[in-house]
Amino acid sequence: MPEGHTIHRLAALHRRMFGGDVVRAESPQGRFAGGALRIDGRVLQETDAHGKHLLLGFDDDRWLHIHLGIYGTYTFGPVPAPVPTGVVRLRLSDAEEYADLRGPATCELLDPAEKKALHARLGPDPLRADADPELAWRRIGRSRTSIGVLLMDQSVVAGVGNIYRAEALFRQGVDPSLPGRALSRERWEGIWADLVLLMADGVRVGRIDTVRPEHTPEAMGRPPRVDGHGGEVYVYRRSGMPCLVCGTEVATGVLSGRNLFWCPRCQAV
DNA sequence: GTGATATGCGGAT
DNA sequence: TCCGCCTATCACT
Repeated sequence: MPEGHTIHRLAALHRRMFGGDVVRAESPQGRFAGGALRIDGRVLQETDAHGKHLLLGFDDDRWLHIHLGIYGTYTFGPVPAPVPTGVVRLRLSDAEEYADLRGPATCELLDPAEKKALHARLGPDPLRADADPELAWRRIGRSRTSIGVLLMDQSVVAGVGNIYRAEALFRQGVDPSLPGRALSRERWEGIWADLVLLMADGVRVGRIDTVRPEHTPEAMGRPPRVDGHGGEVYVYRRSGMPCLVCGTEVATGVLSGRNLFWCPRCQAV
């Protein structure tokens, strides 16, 4: 489930599994055969994540840059790795474990200058210690574009996907169609702080849970429910269902080609 | 088996 | 604003 928290988990996982180790790299599918050949036998020195971009640094000063897109997935396991099933673009392994990558939108090698350029085109990432939310505010505070679209723009804020967008706006009571420049600075600071909180929690638990304890179905005296995507949320993919807070039907629409979900009553600002 | 859908994004129109 | 990419999953036949 590739929003930013997933990518930061993958970076940490790769560091744990392979950091400091000589890794084997192969591309059973063949589409990354050349790149795999260059990595094969190198030491994984460090890992990095910015937004939805995963970066693995090898000892020849090259960075493996992976973006999962909408389809990309990783699977991990102990060696010996099974004969690859499906279309494994890249398999990394050491003496103990393997990591299989399927269906990424991007899997390429970058030199340091290219990596720097990647960081430069991405906005502050709520999960990075070096993130400066002021950079995002400079864009948002003067923009006529809706906050719902701005939050998904990776050059404004990096790492937020459709779920975190929907949930942070709900929790802050902000109408997704509000133009960025109509948002107060305090509201923006509230959204940013909530993204930091929610996404850090997502890294810890490995899924997106956004419902406050006082709003869980149990606390509200409703039957428990399970969301298909693995976490508990207020509005994401809950169109037509009652808002967990006020009972109003959750609304849905398409904004910049992406499904959007919100509560018309709770998100009135 | 088939088809719809997806947490993304770049490029064409 | 639409299209296409790339793959897995799930609801439905």
